[in-house]
Amino acid sequence: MKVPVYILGFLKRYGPLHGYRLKRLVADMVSDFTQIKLPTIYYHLEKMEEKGLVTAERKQEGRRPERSVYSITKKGEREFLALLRDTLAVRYRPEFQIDAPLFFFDSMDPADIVASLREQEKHCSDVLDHLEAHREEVMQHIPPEARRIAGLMFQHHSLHYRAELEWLQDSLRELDR
Amino acid sequence: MKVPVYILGFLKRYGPLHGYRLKRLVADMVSDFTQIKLPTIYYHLEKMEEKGLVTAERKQEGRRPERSVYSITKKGEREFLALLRDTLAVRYRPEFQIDAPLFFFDSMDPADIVASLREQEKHCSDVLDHLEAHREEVMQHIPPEARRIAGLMFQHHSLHYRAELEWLQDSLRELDR
DNA sequence: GCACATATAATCAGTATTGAATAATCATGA
DNA sequence: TCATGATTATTCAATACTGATTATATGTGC
Repeated sequence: MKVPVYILGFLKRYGPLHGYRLKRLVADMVSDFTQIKLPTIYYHLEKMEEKGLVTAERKQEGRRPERSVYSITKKGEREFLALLRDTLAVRYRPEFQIDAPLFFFDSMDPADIVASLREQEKHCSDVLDHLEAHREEVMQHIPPEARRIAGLMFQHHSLHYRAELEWLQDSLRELDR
Repeated sequence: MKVPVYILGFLKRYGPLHGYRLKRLVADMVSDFTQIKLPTIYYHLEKMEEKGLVTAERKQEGRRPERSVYSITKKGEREFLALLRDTLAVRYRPEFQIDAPLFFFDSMDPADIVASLREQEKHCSDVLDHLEAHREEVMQHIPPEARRIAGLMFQHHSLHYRAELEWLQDSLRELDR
């Protein structure tokens, strides 16, 4: 799910592009946040062509072998927006990855973004509460000598959820301007 | 890679277990941090049996249909420790997930843990520096009207790396005691 | 006593991802 | 000039993951 969003987003913003070019764009621009392997890109380009989200054109340049250059279609643009919305709306997010929607924020409806961020905000504070409660429950099943250390796992998650919450609040303020 | 660590760890700590029981343990104890689907568990149990990391025994209880109960082998225990080390040592970690090693910290050599956490600490502050520098570079390729918003993506990552750093320092202090 | 939901248990077919292999071109410097 | 390594570009086989399906067992209210 993550991969198609990126491909469609890059094709929309910088397209038309061929597979290898796409991979380099991803590497140059979002490699801090996500990794996408070349075969994965080719795989999805093919799938998306079948679905009519992109069209391929065989191009010859110089003496180089032919290559397929892809463009996003109208249908692809609609799908892109739908995927962005879905990605941003996901609830269970223990990896804290919302990089694609952030990267393509400008393609989204600001009202949708704000609504979604507020939901995430609610969700995060719920998780923080739940984490405290669940922690005790889980600890009972962990051998006593491992408990002190296992506690670090909950600590780890708490700190990240707090960071997420902080970011959501910053972003909502920023979007308000 | 994540899944086998959990399976081996649970078999070591609570085993012998059958597939469904494993899935429930994962759901009860680490569902805040990771999700593992049933078919994935069955898939890996089979793979790991082939590799000799676990042994299966068909068991009949009451009128219930037979089911395979798995135990960890000596080889499996060695593999478990190796996997824990590898997982903790991973450098590129944009998801901030180190839940398995944390959960099974008590199985690891404290010296290894400290060494690895110190490495992570170094890595995190490197990333924070790099993020600042890379940010400007990336921004040049982003359409001006999208920049303010795309900046939130870097902000998001910075905050999480700072949270990670904070946790690493807390943990090193805690392990020192 | 029996309908209906939920829990237990496993499998399968379809989808996604990765490591490895292939092959051509380009840059370089000895 | 020509060998060597890096870059460009794609494909394939193997591996991993998921949604959907199947099937039995157990508990619950009526």
